[in-house]
Amino acid sequence: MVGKRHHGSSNMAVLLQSQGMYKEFSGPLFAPGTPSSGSLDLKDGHGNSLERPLFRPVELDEIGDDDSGEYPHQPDKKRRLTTCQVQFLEKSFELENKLEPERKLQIAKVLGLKPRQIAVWFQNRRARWKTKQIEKDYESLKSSYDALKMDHDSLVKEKEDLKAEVLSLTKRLLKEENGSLESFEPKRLPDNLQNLDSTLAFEVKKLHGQTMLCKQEDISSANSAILDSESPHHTHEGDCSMLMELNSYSNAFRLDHSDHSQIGDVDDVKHCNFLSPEDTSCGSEFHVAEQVFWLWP
DNA sequence: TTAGTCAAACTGCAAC
DNA sequence: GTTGCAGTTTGACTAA
Repeated sequence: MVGKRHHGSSNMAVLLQSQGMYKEFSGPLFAPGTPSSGSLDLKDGHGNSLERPLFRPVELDEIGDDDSGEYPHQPDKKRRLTTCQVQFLEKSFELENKLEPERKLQIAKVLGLKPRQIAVWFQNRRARWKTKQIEKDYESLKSSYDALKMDHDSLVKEKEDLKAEVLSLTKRLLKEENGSLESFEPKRLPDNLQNLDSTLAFEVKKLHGQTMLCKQEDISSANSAILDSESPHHTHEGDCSMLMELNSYSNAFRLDHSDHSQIGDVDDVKHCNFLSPEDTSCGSEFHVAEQVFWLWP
């Protein structure tokens, strides 16, 4: 595989064999430190001699910087490697994508190319491989991104739905605010909240008695803050802040077990005890907050 | 014919 | 000096 380093020299005979191009050659073709003598007799699987343009053996002293190899009369012409040459180079690249000097000379000799050409081919091949890798990585990252985006979009939609529900319930709360506390009765209590105990109802009543002191415009302004779950309203702003704590179910959930000092006096904190995560009567923090809205007259 | 693509080859730079 | 790499040029090839 590309990227793994081997000593290509020792693998070269194997490579030749695997391509059916190494039948009758014997001897340590590419043993390290033992340059081949040049007496190659490469034959294909049918016993045909692999002379150029595929594998014309080139003597080492024949390999020079001049460009007069196969096309002596076209020194400036750029010529493509033959299919077999490319195949050989590809196999060699798979075994080892870097090129030691000795291996370069030996490949050049086998393929009848100049060492410089082999070096250039490997260089370009590494560049192509890198480009392919980048494309692969991109595709992989893109699919991860798409999956995450789908997740995110679904969560955003869920958040919007919950916001809308909170807004709707808040509006109903404001609408019904004119009713007296004495006539307080749980209205349209969902089936799953029927078992809400009387203590919770009492606490809500009591808290409601405090929040009734708030003017309607204060509550309205608070509603915008409610919709922004990121907005912390833990400062001492009177009882309205407590209402906001209740309305913002995520914040309400934190009240019981995090920083009580942000809320106010101990009694206020106590009022929120029923919002603690230990209260499993409704299953989730949102449902606990929901109870408050349903119970509110 | 031409524009686009691919691959061979070159150039300049940095690291060793 | 050699090698690898990024960027570029150049030539072969192909489809419209």
